[in-house]
Amino acid sequence: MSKVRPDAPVTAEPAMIDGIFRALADPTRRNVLERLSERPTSVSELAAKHAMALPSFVEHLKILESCGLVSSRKVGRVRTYSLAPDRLRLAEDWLGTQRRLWEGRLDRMDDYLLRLKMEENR
Amino acid sequence: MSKVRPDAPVTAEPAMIDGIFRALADPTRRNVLERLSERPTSVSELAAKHAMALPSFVEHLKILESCGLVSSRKVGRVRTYSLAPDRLRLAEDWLGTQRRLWEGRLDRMDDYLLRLKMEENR
DNA sequence: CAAATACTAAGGTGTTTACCTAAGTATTGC
DNA sequence: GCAATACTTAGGTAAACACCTTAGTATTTG
Repeated sequence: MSKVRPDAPVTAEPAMIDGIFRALADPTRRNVLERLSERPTSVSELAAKHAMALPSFVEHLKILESCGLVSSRKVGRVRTYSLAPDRLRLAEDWLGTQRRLWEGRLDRMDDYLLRLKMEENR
Repeated sequence: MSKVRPDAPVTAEPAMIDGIFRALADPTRRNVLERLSERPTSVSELAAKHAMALPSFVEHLKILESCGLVSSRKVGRVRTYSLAPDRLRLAEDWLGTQRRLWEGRLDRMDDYLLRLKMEENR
């Protein structure tokens, strides 16, 4: 069980989250992540499904690697990318925290409306 | 209920998700979302905490609204923004799906390693 | 060893982003 | 009514992005 999870007050984090969300904002890059969740894959195999010049595509891979969402190793002339799940969790944590916050807010609003109603009925 | 083909993105409405992740990629905008999860707030009150010219800040609000993460209403001269939780869920869903996929992948790898070990011990 | 393969580097282009200032337009308070 | 308030509009800039082409460099493979 390898888990990078310091007890973070996840709400507001550094520029790291910027980079992760930015990386996720592109469909090419999301597709790469989806495919890497199946298995590690070489640059050319990943690139084959994208109608784009290779250097352009490789740039996307570099972006994913630079924010830590994937890692790569070169063996011979082949570079293979794999998913690096820890970082995705950062983004998920932020969203989860947010959801909890707005759910809390909705609950408070419910309470408020309930109290209003009770006063009306009094 | 058609299942998507293995090499196709699992995600629906990619353009919408692009916009949402892009919106989340900026710390100013994330901070606005965090504050709106407390309560609806006017433009000037939101802007007060950001060292930025008002028109610049308002641009961030427009971005959040254009991708549906928040909504606004103007009453008199005051425009009030509030959180619109549905869309955040889209981003969360994508990440959740991804997590399930890579967890599946890790499980398969565990199985594989387990089988290897059992063969060794035979 | 030559040719094919798998990237990698370098540099160029048009668009989008994230800010700015200056000058509006409605509303509201006195 | 006049001034303060709360945005809005218009426009301008520098840097980042997402592509491209052309030309490399290592590594296999026949």
